[in-house]
Amino acid sequence: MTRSEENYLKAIFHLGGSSTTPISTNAIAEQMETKPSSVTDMAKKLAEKGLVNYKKYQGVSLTESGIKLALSIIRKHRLWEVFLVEKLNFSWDEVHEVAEQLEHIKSEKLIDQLDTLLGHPKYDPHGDPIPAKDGTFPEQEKQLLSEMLLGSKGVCVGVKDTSSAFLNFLDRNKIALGDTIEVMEKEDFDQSLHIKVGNQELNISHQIAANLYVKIQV
Amino acid sequence: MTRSEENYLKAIFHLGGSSTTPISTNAIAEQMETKPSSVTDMAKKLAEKGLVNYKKYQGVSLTESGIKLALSIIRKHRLWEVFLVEKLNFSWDEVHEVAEQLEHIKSEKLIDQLDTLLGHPKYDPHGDPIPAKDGTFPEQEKQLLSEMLLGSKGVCVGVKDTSSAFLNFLDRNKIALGDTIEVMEKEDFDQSLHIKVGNQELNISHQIAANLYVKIQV
DNA sequence: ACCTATTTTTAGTTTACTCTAAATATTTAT
DNA sequence: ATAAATATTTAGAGTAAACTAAAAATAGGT
Repeated sequence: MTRSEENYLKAIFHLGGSSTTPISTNAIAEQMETKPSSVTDMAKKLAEKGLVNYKKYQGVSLTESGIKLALSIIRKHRLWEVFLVEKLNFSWDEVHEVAEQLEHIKSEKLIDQLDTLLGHPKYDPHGDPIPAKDGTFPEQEKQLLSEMLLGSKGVCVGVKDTSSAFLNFLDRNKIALGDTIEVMEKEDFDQSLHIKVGNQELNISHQIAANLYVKIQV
Repeated sequence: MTRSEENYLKAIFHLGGSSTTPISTNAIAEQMETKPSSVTDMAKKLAEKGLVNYKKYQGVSLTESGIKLALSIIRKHRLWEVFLVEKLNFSWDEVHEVAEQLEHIKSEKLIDQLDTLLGHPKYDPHGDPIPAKDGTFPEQEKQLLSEMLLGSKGVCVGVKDTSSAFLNFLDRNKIALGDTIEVMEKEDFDQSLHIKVGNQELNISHQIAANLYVKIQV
């Protein structure tokens, strides 16, 4: 597996290519910041290796083994992110770029021991679940804050957007994973929300609410 | 800097290319397990970038900036080795291959924080000194065990050969860095040594003694 | 159903790195 | 000093990954 092949598998997975619905060449190109013609080349190569299903003009989806590999790369990426935050004092908006490099290091022992050092974490710093070694991928029940009903309460469990701009906004406004959020008011005009986070109240725009995942309290 | 360029700089440094004596194309090719013609190509490329001095048929030596870069790569390699041994329970014969990959990760913060996490170690698991961030390279006074005088005592501070075969031999014979070694007898016939390590006595061949570094007790 | 717009693929190039084989320079031995 | 051996460079070619531009297939709108 070359680094490039690994990145394609990861991109296809993130675009939903693990289901039977195939992903379009264009979509992959955009995600990878490359050109569609390059995607076609790689699609053929990965199909040769039995990692994707590919038929001309029909898009690409991952095979069983493609999914396995994609998950193992995502596992590495997210474990490294936890390491960077927990052990090396990175903030959650700094980890992505470095984890993109670290995820390609080849050593089974390395990742097993890292997992142990970190205490077998279930989620990365952005609240995304970490695939288990055996390929189990524990998707969590969650919904966007923007979809919460008036008056309902939830725990903040993840972010959709992981840009520095957004993550810094959350830091500045003292909104962190694990915080309890209650929807106090919903503004019809611009869909902004008045929320209570811990014992602090504030207004947030729809765009913010549409990028924060919460788990509803039952 | 590509990965390949970094590997060439490191190899040239290890062959002594930081002094004015240039290193031959063949020597570099052997060290890198590649062909002399590939070395010539890279020598031209690195010379273009001002990282090596190169004249046709005259060999290669590192420039100031080449040395700086080589040291920064060696620093990363050795810090990662310490990390693998101290934090991830690797044994000293397992670290090299993984560190070869990790040394190419690009992030200044990563390596600074790693250094801090490890408590600013001065030596790697094989006793080799770790270059400081500012480029200082604290070469330690040391000599080969095979060169020690009869009856003299020293502390084991490093290994020359870092192959698994050799490192495992040391583990099996309970010889570790930091142990005090005394030369009890020198055999003229085959230059083997009878030594005392801690309170254990054993015979070692010349080949073993010629791959163990000691620091003489004054 | 047909024409147009969009998407996807093909064909041909480029860059970085490597190799083999042949040519050239240097070193060594007599 | 010169021939033989060795070391080094050049030339040409291969591979992986990317790109551009042109061709081909698909999808949408009427």
